[in-house]
Amino acid sequence: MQTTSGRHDLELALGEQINALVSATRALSERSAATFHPQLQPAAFHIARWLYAFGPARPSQVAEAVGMDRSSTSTLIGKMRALGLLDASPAPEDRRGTVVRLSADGRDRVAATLEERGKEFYGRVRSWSDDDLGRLVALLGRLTAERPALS
Amino acid sequence: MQTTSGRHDLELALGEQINALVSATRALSERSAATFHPQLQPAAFHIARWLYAFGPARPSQVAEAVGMDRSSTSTLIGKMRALGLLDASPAPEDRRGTVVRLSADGRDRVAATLEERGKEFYGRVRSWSDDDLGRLVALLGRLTAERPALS
DNA sequence: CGAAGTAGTTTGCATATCTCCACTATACTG
DNA sequence: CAGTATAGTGGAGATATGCAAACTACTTCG
Repeated sequence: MQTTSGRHDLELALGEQINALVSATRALSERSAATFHPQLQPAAFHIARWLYAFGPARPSQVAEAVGMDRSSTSTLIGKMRALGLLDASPAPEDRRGTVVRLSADGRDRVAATLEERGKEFYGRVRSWSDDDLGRLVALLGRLTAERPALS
Repeated sequence: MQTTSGRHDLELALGEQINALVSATRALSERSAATFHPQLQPAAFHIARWLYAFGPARPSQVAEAVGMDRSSTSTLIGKMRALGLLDASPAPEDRRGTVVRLSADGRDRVAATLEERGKEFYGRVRSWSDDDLGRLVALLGRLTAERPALS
């Protein structure tokens, strides 16, 4: 069964499992987004949590990565900077660009939001062994280790 | 009780990995949604793929599960039924309600969209062993086995 | 039986986001 | 240099979605 078609089936199965996970978390994500910061639109949370997961980046990278247009991204980044959630510094190699990163406060807020949301998820793994849970975390870590290679 | 702190760290790590995965897939999801069906809004794809992952359900369950309100859900379900992507049947135990399920065409379209999107993801697991990939699929399956218990 | 509650639909309105476009500042190319 | 391309910002109008309320059909409870 270690054939090419088995491999393809495995990849399809991975796609379906990722789909299930994303579907299952979508409601929570949207609700978290709404409560991330009272003065911000939901999409701001998508930007913040991408920066939390993948680190500092240029606004256009962020826009591409989260699937928003540059205009909205720019506006939201501006608001988050005004609220002290993000810091921006000029890009070292290209003075047209900037690099945005979460501030300490921004990181704390994302972490708090994720943990709050995660509570509704922890019940599912309550019966898991530490080994299985650790394995899943490690494998997901490998899966998301690289920044998305977007089209 | 002292072992719970390691456990809690594991759970936090799981939350962060899920966050990374959801963040990484968000752009792809949004783009897939736009191309799922030319005459449908993006959110229709969220409904369709939830049904694909978790099977037939009542409209209100769907709305709750994907984090949309009942009115938008109802409208989108109506459009998808008109396009033949969904079938609806009266709920067996409560004639106020209905149960919606993907039609064969709807299932095919979701599968095609997922596979198309997945291609951009498969590159990441190309170097993985079948064992590791199978393990991840199995663990994700356990994680998403139950329908979301929403609050 | 009647009253109250629930599932689903529909409508009107508010808001968030997208699309396109223009503009500035900087980078690259010939 | 001059001309073109790119990063980021901002605006105007269009669309998608959320929210609240009304309405029908059905269920449940007293």
